[in-house]
Amino acid sequence: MLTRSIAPSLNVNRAAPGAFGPVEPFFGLTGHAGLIATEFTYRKDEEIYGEDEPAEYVYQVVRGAMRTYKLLSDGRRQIGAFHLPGDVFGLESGTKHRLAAEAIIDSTVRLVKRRRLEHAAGTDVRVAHKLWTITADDLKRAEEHILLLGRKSAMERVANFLLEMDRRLTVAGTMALPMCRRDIGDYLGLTLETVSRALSQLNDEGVLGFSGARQIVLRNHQRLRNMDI
Amino acid sequence: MLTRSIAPSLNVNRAAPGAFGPVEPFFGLTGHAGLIATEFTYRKDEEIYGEDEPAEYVYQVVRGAMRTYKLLSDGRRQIGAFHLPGDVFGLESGTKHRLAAEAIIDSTVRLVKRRRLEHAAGTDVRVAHKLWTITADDLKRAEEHILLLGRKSAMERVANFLLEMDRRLTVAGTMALPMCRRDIGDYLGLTLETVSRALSQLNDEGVLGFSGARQIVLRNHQRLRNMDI
DNA sequence: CGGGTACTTGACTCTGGTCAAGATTTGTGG
DNA sequence: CCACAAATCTTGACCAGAGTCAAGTACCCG
Repeated sequence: MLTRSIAPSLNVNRAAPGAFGPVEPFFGLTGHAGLIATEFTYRKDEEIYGEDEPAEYVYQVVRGAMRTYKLLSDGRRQIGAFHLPGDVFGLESGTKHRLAAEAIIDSTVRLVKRRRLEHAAGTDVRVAHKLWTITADDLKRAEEHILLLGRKSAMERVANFLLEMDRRLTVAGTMALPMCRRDIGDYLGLTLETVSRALSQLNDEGVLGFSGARQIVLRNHQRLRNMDI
Repeated sequence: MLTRSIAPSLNVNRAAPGAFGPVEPFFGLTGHAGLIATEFTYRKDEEIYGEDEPAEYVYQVVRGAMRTYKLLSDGRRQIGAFHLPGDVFGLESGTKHRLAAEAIIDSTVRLVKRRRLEHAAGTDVRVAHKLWTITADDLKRAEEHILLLGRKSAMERVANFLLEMDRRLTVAGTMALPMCRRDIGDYLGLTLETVSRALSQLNDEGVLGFSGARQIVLRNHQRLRNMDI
């Protein structure tokens, strides 16, 4: 049922529930705020929006995976977050997106107009409170990531990443990473080679096992937690 | 008029306006939400609150400077932000402080009970909107800091820091840094020696001048902006 | 099954960290 | 106001962890 056109395509039907089951539309905001959510499908590596573009919509991942990132003028990239089914992204209190967003793999998102959400927040304090907590949760994550980038070693960063991804996308004991080594490096402030070496070392030590480069089984969570600090 | 007791001391009088002029109390929130703000004075290096402590109050710097930080178990420290007069800090949507806070120098803060602010937000959408924008501004800063920590060189980080501090605390062409080299390093994800070497190099190149290690005059903003990327 | 992308691994480099003095600044008590 | 102590800052020499460059290998996907 996945649309494969280059341009983002409108999905009239509800997206099929993925590994995560059906995704509650915007935490029920669309329900009690009377907002209409539309679905779109994006292909692998397709841009959802660019850095500093007007923030017209707020998005929620239904199926697939997104990366948000900033670029320096010479091409260095820092990924701010990976967004998986259920996650809201692109919510801004200002008028512009501060990071760009791209689909990591073919993905479906649900979206609502930012102006409508803001309007709902202006008349319903429950909506206003929800917007605040979504942003506050993002800030909490960002502060933890600042600690990781400022003070943790390469191995500590990779261990942290594996535990985060294990929590968010392990199904039946195995983790299917949607992103490549370069994405992981750009998220952790490392090169793709350093990420690869760290994963190989963990494999050699029996902490994890591979069944394909992006199919990982964690065999010793405690060892990883000790490495993460 | 600065109280010098070890314990935080209640200031009955309005704090004298500093270099920044009088600080608008919580952006007018205290006015239209009917909240009462109290003032306290803290001595250099005194803790305002610890990491994971219950978030009972929200703070605003009136005079002085604060650092908020996270610690790893082995003592590595990451400073999340420096807070200067006018800045709000300690605002949480949850019940705990996610970073600890300390006074960098003798400082005065204004504070309101978090519960009262939350209650005001539950009845007044303007208050709710203000809390959201304060948190969203913090998130924007955090995302820029993530880019700095993940992808910028030592010199780029120091140049960025100098431009930020120049904007926030230069008076009459000179910048009086309240924080030591270790604080700067722990903010920028560097060691104090690396910070010192970068500043010395900028001094040698004529980009800045010292009149005391913490009294800095920027002589070439454009060169710094070019270094910052 | 074949081609292209992604991943791994090795050899070497280099930026920033570590350790150790020494210099400067700041704070304090006489 | 000065002298001294303590803290902070600078600088040097050396080191190590992560980056760079370059093959070679594995894994998809058509």
